Amino acid sequence: MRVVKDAEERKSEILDVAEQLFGTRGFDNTSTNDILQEVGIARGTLYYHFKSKEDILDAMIDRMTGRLIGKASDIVADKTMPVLQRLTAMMLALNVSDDLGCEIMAQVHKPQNALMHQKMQERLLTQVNPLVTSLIEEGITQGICQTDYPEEAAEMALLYSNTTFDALAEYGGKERQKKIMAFIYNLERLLGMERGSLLDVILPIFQETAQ
Amino acid sequence: MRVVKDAEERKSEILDVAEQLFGTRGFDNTSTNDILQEVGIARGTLYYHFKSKEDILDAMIDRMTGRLIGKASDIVADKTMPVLQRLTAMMLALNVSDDLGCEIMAQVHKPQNALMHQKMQERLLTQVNPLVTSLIEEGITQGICQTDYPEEAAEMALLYSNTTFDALAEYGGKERQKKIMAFIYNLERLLGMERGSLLDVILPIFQETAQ
DNA sequence: GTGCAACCGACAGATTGTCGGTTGTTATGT
DNA sequence: ACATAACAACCGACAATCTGTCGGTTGCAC
Repeated sequence: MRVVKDAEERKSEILDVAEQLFGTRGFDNTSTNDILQEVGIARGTLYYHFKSKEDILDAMIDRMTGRLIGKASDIVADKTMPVLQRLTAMMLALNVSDDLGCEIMAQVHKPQNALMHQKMQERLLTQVNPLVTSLIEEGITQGICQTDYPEEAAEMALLYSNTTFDALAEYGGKERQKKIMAFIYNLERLLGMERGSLLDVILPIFQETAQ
Repeated sequence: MRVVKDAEERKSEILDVAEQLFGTRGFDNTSTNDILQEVGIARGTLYYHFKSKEDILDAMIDRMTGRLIGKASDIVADKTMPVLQRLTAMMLALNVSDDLGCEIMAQVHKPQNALMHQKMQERLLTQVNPLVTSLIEEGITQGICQTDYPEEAAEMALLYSNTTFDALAEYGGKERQKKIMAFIYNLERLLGMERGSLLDVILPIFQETAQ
């Protein structure tokens, strides 16, 4: 018995499965057969909706980054929070897996998923950069930060936070603590902040989150 | 007529071809057939020397990073150069393709070569980091820089330089000039240097190199 | 002339993307 | 209300390619 569905719904189903499989096994270690079997459709159907396996990956990444960007935008827009708190919350939202179907984030940073990781990183960097930049500029007008190049500082901050969060997963105890302190220290310098101003904001968040 | 060669020599031949093909077409778009045809050996021979396609990639990256690390070490050890000059020269050596068979570096940063890029980046970061750290510490004793976390600052500097050099290839004119200035500015801040101290060192080098 | 490292190429197994054809749904005309 | 035309969604066999294996061969060194 053949089941017909709206194209968008099917696509979404396929992306759900792709997200799950790519996330756990990696892109290269997931065959298109795995996907279409899991979805319960035939080969032709898969290629009716997507023109190639990589096309699936791209669509999946689009959807995922879309979610993340949305979350980040919400945080930035929430003017009830102080600037630095928003900045921190945003970096966490981008890097730590939580509620929404973003449990992949943890897997994405595996060596096996280089392609996925890079594509996502690139997307995120370009799309989130304006948000971070605006936050920094807001901080400057408030006299909290100071820099001649907000945009580039934002880029560097994002880059560094990504790598650090990646690495943090591997550390524990003392070493971890040091990495966090260094992260804060460097960020403060980069954004031209008073020594210690980020510390009070970040540390409590770190303690409660991320094990 | 069958040609027998010393294992190391054959391996080297294979890596030469792999370097060329992976570099230009990317890892995924190069088949093992492409390689063995170009080298002029049979399928079995390829798999006699390497246990998988990825094994070839790893070996190739080893060889390549080895070369780069060697170059970087030489620069760091050259005490006749001032610290900042050595630092700059090193970052250039790692990112700009020149003489030696490193013309790949330009290709490595393509989206198609994500795996290669990541593997290389990871290797380079971990191996070069101690060198940069020692340079920074040298700078600190000389009173040129100042930071509480030399190692992490080194990591951040490397990361940032990599990304910036990547991106720089795409820019030109005004935008490029701004990126360079921001790069210098951020690096100075990160390493706790006097404003402008890197400028005099980097700018001349940039003008002559890298178009 | 023996032993072994280097080499060969046919082959199995798996994977991606294509294509002609099928089915269900929806719109249209009577 | 009913036939039917048109089209979107779906199917599965198939071609083409690719990776890794394996039994067997060849040339060199001792």
